[in-house]
Amino acid sequence: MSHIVGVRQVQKQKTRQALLDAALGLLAEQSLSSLGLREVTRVVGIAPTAFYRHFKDLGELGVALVEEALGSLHAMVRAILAEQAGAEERIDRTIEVVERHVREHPAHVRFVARERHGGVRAVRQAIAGELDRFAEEVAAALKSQPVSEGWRDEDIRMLAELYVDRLVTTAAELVDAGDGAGEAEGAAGGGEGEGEAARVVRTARRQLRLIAVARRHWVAEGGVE
Amino acid sequence: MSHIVGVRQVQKQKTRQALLDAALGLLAEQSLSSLGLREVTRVVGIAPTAFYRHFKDLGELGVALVEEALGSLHAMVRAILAEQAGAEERIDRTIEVVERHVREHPAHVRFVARERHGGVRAVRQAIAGELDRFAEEVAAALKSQPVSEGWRDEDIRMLAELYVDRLVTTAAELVDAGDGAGEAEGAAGGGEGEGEAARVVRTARRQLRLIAVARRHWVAEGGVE
DNA sequence: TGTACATCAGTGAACGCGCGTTCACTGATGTAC
DNA sequence: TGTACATCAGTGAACGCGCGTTCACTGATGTAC
Repeated sequence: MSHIVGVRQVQKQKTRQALLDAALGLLAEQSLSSLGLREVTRVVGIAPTAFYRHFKDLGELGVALVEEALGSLHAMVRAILAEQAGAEERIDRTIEVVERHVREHPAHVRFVARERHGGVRAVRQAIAGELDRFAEEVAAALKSQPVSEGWRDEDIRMLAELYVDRLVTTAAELVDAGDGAGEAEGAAGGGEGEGEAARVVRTARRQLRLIAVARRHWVAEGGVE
Repeated sequence: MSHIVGVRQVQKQKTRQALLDAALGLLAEQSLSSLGLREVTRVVGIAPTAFYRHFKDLGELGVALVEEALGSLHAMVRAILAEQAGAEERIDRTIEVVERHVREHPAHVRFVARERHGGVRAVRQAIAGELDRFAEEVAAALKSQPVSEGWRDEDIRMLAELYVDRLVTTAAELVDAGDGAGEAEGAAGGGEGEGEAARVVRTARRQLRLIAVARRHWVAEGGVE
């Protein structure tokens, strides 16, 4: 029976996860292309050479992190799409889900934002692929909503990409806002802190409303060829 | 007379610019936090130690690159805002200006996209500050357009941020699309090449149209408190 | 115009350091009988 | 249940290498008289 796993397999999985966790932690302050293999193993408390039992190099570890990070993002998107409420309430719920996600997985959000355009090609491509799948999923959900009646597939796809990009960007801005809060409280520099996160949320809400307005009027004028 | 510059000053300025150019070139394939000082001076053809005559460290060079990169972006934004045409034509001109900018300054665009959320704090902050100034400038321009009558300042600002983010994102996507073209032509993997750039442009155009539709109907329903 | 001195962009040797990777190994876990 | 052998996650020494930074220096450019 293939689902029986031995002590050895369990331990290996634990070490692998410890490597991922350690790397994610270190990536709060630097990007993947400057992360060191020895740095990661030092945090985990194993010999540098043990790294090779789990990953070929840090790029491979990065790709594994992408799967982990966007797995949790995926759950977030599904939660939003499951909403049955009206437009205004759906916007509120969307914002709430994003806020919760940022609170629970700040490191994942930062990682995706940082490496989306980062210096490691394999990781960039993994992120692009996952975000593409998201957009497809969102597009399918949008298509089934009454307000999308008469929309061309290409326009629904365009809208889905706009949503996905907005969510990722908003999440990234929220993480940054959260960072600044603890450090420069009351500083003259930028007006950071709790207020900054609140401002990001209010802007995101307005932008979602703007898009909702556009959806209601799109086909009547925008969709005409 | 302070505007008289000697041979020495001119030469120093040339070397400084060569350092910036070399760094920008190397940053096509990696991010700033993994760039090496010796790497940069090697490309320029000077001793590593000469670097310190121009910058304290690579972070300082990065901030100088931000100024250079966003100086040219600034010019792009101004060109768009200067347009007097109607909505549809303004969208076309906007897309054209973005395309031209990406063609003329691909490395700058990539640098900004990569380091906007990158691993060097000083550079992140410099980019955030410049993009903030852009948004302010765009907001001022939007405010003077007839369609913005009755809009609250905060909503105009929100719209401006949406535009700026769209432009930066579109530019970054265009650079990536251009990269893929030469390498994986005809590959089964992703359908890259000229078609990808064209797809990005069409999506960007649709999204700008969507926003234009929203602007026309915003105050009537979205702006009501 | 000529001379004597100051400035300072760029040099090159030297340093200590942490890096990624190799290799033969150890010893606990797993398996066959 | 017990024994003999195989597997393989993690070890630790060793390697060569490129890194950032220091320092005293050189020699062309700039300046004062």
